[in-house]
Amino acid sequence: MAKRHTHTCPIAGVLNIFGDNWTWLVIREAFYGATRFSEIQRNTGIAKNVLSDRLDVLVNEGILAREDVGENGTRYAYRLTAKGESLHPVLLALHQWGNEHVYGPGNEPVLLLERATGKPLQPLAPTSRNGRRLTRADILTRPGPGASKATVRRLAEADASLA
Amino acid sequence: MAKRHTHTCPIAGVLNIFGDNWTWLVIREAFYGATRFSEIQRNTGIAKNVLSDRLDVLVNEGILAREDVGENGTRYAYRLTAKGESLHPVLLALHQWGNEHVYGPGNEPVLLLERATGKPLQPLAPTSRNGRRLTRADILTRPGPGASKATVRRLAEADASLA
DNA sequence: TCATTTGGTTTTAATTTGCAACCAATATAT
DNA sequence: ATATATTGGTTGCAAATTAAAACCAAATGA
Repeated sequence: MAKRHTHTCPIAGVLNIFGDNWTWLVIREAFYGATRFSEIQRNTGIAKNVLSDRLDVLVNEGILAREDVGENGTRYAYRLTAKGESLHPVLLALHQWGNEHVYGPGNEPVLLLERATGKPLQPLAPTSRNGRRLTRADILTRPGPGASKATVRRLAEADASLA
Repeated sequence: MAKRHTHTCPIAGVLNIFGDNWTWLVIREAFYGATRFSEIQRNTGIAKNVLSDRLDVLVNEGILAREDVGENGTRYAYRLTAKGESLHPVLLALHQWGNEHVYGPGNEPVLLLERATGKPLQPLAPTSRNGRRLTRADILTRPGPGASKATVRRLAEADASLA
């Protein structure tokens, strides 16, 4: 992994776990039901030493659980925890953006469909409590309880610059 | 950037652009209204040679537009294009996950609020056309028009493994 | 005219990636 | 019981990338 981000920011925090070229592919494999080291390795093309390291990180972060499927052995299944499952909307958002903007409509490699209707999943978007789609202008970013001084200042600058 | 992903997959396609430690922070800065090289550099902590390279990639991908703010000079503003703006839901999803799972409730560095009500933005989640929240089980992944043979096979395996 | 700012480039050391060979322990086949 | 295959790595090393610091040309401001 590259330099670790230390400033208090949710995006930076995510990058401390996912800010490399492979980890989202490992997560994709987990959502596709892959559990074994060589299964994940084969389906992603990742180098074995890198995969070993990334799995360690994901287990340490509580995103995957390592389960011994032998008996005191060297056979493990890596399964999503509840924390790992909570990545689903993020993965869907990445997936939808990739379909639309990397491949383009009509060229999507993998479609996301509603099981009940067979129709394409609607794009994930911020919505209000009464169900209305929200735009960027409808959303504020504000310092939260965990904000550092630097974060408070950055958000104030952002507010001034976008107003 | 590390090894380029060549298999046809929306997540892999996204990682070919964003699969490093800094690019999402550059995008965050763009959404916060930062436009100048040193502004982005200061607010992220990124090395200048790396930032120069990442900005090149984002401009080449049509996500940021480089605008000469002098006259035939060396002063540029980097602004989000429509394609860049379309990253907003992805950034929000990352942001919400980071708030919830990296920092935890009560410790969020940056709150996302609905401007109209001042209340926290609802978590982004897949929803049906009639507004119902969808679970993982409600969503199918199917080969799309741009699917490779390998992708078709992988999705069939995933189907079998998750059924 | 001089100083400062901007957006880099270059150099170099440190770190990470990726490949291939190798390994220990377990499971399977004979 | 023994040999073979599988699993999940580790190791060594070369290549690639990152990161820091110094440096640079051109534009802008004093």
